[in-house]
Amino acid sequence: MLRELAELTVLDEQNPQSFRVRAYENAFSGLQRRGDEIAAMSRAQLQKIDGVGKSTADKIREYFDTGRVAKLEALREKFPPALVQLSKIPGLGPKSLARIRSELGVENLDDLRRAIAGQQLRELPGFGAKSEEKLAAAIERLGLTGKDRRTPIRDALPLARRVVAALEELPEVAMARYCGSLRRFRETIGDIDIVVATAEPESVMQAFASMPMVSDVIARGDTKTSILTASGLQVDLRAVKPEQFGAAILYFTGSKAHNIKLRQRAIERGWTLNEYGLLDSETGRVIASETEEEIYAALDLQWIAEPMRENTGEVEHSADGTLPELVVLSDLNGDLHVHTSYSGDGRSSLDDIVARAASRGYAYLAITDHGEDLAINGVSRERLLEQRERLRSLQDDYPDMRLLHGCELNIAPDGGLDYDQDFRMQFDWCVAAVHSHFELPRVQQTERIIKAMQNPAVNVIGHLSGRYIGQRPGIDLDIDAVLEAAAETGTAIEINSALKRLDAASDVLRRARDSDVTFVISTDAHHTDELTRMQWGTLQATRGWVAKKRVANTWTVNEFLSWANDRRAG
DNA sequence: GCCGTTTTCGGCCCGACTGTTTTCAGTCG
Repeated sequence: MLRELAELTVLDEQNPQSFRVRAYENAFSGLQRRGDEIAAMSRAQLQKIDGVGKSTADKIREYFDTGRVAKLEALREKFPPALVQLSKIPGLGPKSLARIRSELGVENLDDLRRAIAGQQLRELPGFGAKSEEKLAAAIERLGLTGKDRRTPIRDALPLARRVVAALEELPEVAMARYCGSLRRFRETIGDIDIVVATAEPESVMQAFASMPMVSDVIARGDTKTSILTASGLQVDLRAVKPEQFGAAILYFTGSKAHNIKLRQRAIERGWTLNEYGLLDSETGRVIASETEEEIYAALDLQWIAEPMRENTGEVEHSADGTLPELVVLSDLNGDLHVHTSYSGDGRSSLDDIVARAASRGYAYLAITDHGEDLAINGVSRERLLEQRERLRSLQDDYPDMRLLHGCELNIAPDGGLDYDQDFRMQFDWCVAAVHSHFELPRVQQTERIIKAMQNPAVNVIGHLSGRYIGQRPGIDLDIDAVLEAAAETGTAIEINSALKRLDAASDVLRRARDSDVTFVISTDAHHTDELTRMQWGTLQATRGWVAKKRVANTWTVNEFLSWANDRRAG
């Protein structure tokens, strides 16, 4: 309701910077931060929430009491869906939209197409032939690049890494880094923002605009260039001087709400913060600009990890020194969800996987090929026993890494698992996960997961929802009930590092913050190269505010084995 | 629409690029 109010109020006030719009957004973010049930709250209780005042509190009550909000209904009347759709066209803002509506009677996409075809737009003040052309082009690629379009991180991250690597190879580039929602590790991103540090911005802009992935240059200035790839993904490049790099990546990483919070702190201190630095408002003297760390420190803040910069309380916790101690890649002592070619879908041999894990310096490794119930990819008892033999003999070659023989069990629709309990209990470690029946209703899905958790052979629930980001929604779960059962049974919840999964989702992880749930960060690797995915799992954990001490595979081998065996001993 | 030990009115984050202007409005991030 608040989001729609914000969206329609932009159109109504014809101003993206409308303070009322910002107030709606602030109220929304205040509610998100609370994360608890607001339906039953009184008007007075609602007003205690950050960003919620008298008027918004009234609207929230109106929404829950009557199911509708008069102000919203009025705005919907004024701005029907076809018109809202027009507002999604890149380059067409609220003021232009209002003008073509009142002057040309444009109410929908077809009207707009006709007005452009009839060259009517260029007759309006403030418009010209060029703006007509740009609008026509924007409509053409609307399906590809609409303002709401988001790209799964799995597609965006590899592209961003390639572009950054190419930029770093330019002799005039001192540093290059992708920022924006990608650096914050959101699961989908709108566009890719890249910042370079250079003394020669023009030649960098030139090189960037002529890179092979560029299909269209949208904007090209001295220090900023925006391009579209063939798939319609927008990439923005900004150049700053090397000594401004920290301020620039801080600025372009956002989030917008996080930046505003930081700027308010700057203003309180008589300073301003922009992409070039933290500056004294009076004299323009640079307080800090070279690194993010210096800027946070100058604002009396602990450095804040990128995935947490969403203005969901991280600035306050940073100021109080109460941010959780987070997991970094080097904290991880083992990988506990790894496949080999024994599974139908595994692409590296057991020996290769073990060798590569050892080269990462792990103190423990669990091999967890698929249980027999998984069609095609599942492994028979006989083959698993054979694998166990082989693994036991490999142990002698790796005195510094404890090799665990495990299995990824399938959770059946009724919560049942592969094999029988005797066989299951012979594994050192079991992951249990959903691989089918994604459409069951919430009650059944929740029971299914909880039943698997209650089985003492199960150490951890793998990829909790089973989602593929941007492709397949996860199963419908009562998350609070699942987290409660996880804490009660001592079953861990996996943080799956595969970019297409990142499962459990960060909001689920965040929701477990005040519970006793244990987590495990795993790669679910099906190939030796995928063991490096661990870096993504740690970012996912950070985004979910997961404290290091609750991640079991940061523990020493003895701590870890003692915990894992306790669970299986009941 | 919200907010407040500089408070109940007057602020609210800041800058690049484009196209249409002839100094700036609109859009975007």
